Amino acid sequence: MKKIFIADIKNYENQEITLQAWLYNKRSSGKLHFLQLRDGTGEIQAVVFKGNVSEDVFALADKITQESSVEVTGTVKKTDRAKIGFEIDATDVKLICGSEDYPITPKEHGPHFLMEHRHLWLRSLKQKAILRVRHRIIKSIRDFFDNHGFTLVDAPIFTPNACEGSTTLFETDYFDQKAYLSQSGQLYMEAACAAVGKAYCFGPTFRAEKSKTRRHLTEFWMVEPEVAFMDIFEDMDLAEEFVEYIVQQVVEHCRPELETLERDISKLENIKRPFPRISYDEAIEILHKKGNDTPNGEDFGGDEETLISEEFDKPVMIHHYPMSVKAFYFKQAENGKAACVDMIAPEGYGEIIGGGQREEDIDKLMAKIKEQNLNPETFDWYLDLRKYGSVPHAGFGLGIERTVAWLCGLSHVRETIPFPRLMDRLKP
RNA sequence: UCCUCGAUAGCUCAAUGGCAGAGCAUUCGGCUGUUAACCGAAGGGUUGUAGGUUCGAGACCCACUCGAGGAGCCA
Repeated sequence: MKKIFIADIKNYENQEITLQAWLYNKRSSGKLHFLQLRDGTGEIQAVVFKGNVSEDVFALADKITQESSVEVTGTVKKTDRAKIGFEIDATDVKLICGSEDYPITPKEHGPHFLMEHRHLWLRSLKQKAILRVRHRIIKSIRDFFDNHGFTLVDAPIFTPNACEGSTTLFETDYFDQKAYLSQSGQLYMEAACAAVGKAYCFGPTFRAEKSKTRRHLTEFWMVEPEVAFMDIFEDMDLAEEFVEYIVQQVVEHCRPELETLERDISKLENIKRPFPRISYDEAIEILHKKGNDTPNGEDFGGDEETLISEEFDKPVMIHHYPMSVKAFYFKQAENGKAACVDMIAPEGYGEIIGGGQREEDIDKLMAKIKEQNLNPETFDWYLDLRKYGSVPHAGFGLGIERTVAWLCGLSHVRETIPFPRLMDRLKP
């Protein structure tokens, strides 16, 4: 018997085929059993009619439980009643492995219960759709950089010190010294871009901060391009083209998944260049006009980001923040502000990109390191980059999970990564 | 770390300080077209932990544990 995947079912109309799948739900009606099957490539219903199968097979179809793995043989029939357009008229059902008391029933569950069963929750249709969108986002990122002459340069996970000096890092024993889990590959990409011109790294990132919000994980994935001979404005051009590409690739390739997630796709179709660009000072004006009294000179929190993003239906790039609220490595622009940019996603999804132009002058960089009470010795190799043919360069970091949350329309990043690591969750 | 709310059946939730309940899941029975199928029946409880108030506490008070949402910090 021909063994096929559900995704290919349309090629086998009126032919007898065999499917290997899991039973995600079942309904019965006397002499009929409706088996809801999924095999990872799709979902389809198999109809087991008492008159078409042996007594044993009909009894098995009656007893079979949720999430059992099965092998179903039958004829592919076209029907308008099914979403996929076909169903299986079963002639044989074999049990591969049963399933006793599957915990996730076809009913509502709370987030804690679902997170405790994350390894099983992934099987549900919505979670599978999220995994697929995440996959497409990551593929689009790699394709984009590959198509734009970038070289993937992997940054280390073990680092000897904090990259930016401010955030709390995970400390671990490294033989007879301490090592820290990377919070950013950026400094290494600054070294890499002097070798390959356009570099990017893509890997996990760790923050030990006790953040407990819908936008934070302790382990998350970040992609960080860094380009030699690039200024802040070219950096914004790159970020804009990059995000447009990712969003449109997802719209093009993940329509069924977005529909499963009940995402308003028209809002994503609208994400086309140019994106609005406003300065920090203009952002402050918008806030004041809307009754938020954040003083000029202070950084924005989640509330401020949301207020600003409400003014636009595309991601908004806020550039040239005050130097005092940004890390030591940012270049000071002619207007005295930091040559930096944050991209805020629409619909309240918050900051997805942070980046900017780096200080290439060794004296100015050294002054900033001392000003922020950082130890110059730990940055000796980083300062070397400014000693030997230093050039203007810029880059940014994009958080994968926040991007997945935005494109999938999720209220919390914990669903955007297969096995999330949160302040209070290390399992499963 | 701080603020707010919460913890009752496997799950989601009810229960004026006065008999511990429902839906789903499970088991059994019924139904030839179900779409979170439906109909009937059954089993299922140390009400998060430890104190206290009260004739009487799931409910009120105190502490702790765990969870949810938010703040700060950030992506």
